[in-house]
Amino acid sequence: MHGCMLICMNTSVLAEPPTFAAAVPTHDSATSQAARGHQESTLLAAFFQDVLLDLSTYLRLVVFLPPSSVTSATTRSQAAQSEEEMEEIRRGPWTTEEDLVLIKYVAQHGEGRWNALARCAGLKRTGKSCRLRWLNYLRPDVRRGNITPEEQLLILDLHSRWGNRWSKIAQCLPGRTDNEIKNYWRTRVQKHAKQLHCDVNSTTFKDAIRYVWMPRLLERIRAASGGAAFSASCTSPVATATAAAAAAADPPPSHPLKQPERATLGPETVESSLSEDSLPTPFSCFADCHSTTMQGWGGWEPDSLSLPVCCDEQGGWPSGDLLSSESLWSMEDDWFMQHQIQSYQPYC
DNA sequence: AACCGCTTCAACCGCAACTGG
DNA sequence: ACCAGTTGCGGTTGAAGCGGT
Repeated sequence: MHGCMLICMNTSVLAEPPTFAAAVPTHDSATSQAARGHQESTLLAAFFQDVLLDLSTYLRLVVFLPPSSVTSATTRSQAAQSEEEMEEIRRGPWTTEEDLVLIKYVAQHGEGRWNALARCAGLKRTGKSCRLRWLNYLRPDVRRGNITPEEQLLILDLHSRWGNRWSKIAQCLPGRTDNEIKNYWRTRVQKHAKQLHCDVNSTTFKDAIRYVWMPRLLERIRAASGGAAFSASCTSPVATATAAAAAAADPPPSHPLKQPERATLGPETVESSLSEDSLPTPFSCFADCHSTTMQGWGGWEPDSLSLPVCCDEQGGWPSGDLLSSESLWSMEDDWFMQHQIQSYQPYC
């Protein structure tokens, strides 16, 4: 959305160049504004509507000098030029002006050849930096905002299959970047592991995700969309396609619970009874989510542990506040996981 | 108001894979 | 086959924001 707005705005600017009659803030003020961090779309709007571009900037951004003229410094020796470039390379937050230059250039010339792009567009950035800025922030289809429960579920599921293959996981979440997913994992998921005094890669924590977190996400999704609506969403083209693509593109590795580390757990543990077939993906769960219970989720065996907090007395789903929390994690969950951790102490 | 600690996330870094000459 | 340049990926960092004191 944000990215779209950027492009739309840029396009409108192309169609209707801003007037320069009004007195305008200096470049410094525009730059400092941008340096505040995340340039919201409103800031960019302000950039064009209220803020101003002096004529030379306008020419560069809107009329856009062809690359050949931008790189007219061919008279300089290559060595001197590269030396100069080394000195001029900018780092740190991107300014609105830089963003616009990049957007404009990509709109005209397409993505790729980032080093050349950086040079030709007159950006004092490395090609790497340009690529990153474009892919993670400026790309029209980049999606911003909170990670939805559906996306969380998918991330948790795909991470259990592929590990830290952020780029690969991101391909299954349209509009989300690998960086965003990686940050989500580190800030949210790892935080919970820390709270539980458990390594994020430990099987115990993975179980927590599988048996507590993911079912709760499923329930939250169901609660949010209602039964019928949820069933419909379960079979949405995106969900189906991404799940199918994920499965087809690269079959999941041998199930984590069946990996060597898991084999050491012994037959008395909960997951020892699990088979690969009994571990559905969230999407396969969607289909029969109405009848899903903890017992149905991945072959849960309540006898192995005390009643999971995510079940009510009838073995059903919890309701109300417990599921409404942003983190889907509660003190009860902590208690539950601590209980599990005690059981698994040697393995955590 | 000032400070502090924590969280978030954009951006950077290093390395590996890829590509073209 | 080799090499240099480029691209992509995952890990890490640090600035900004925010809430608590």
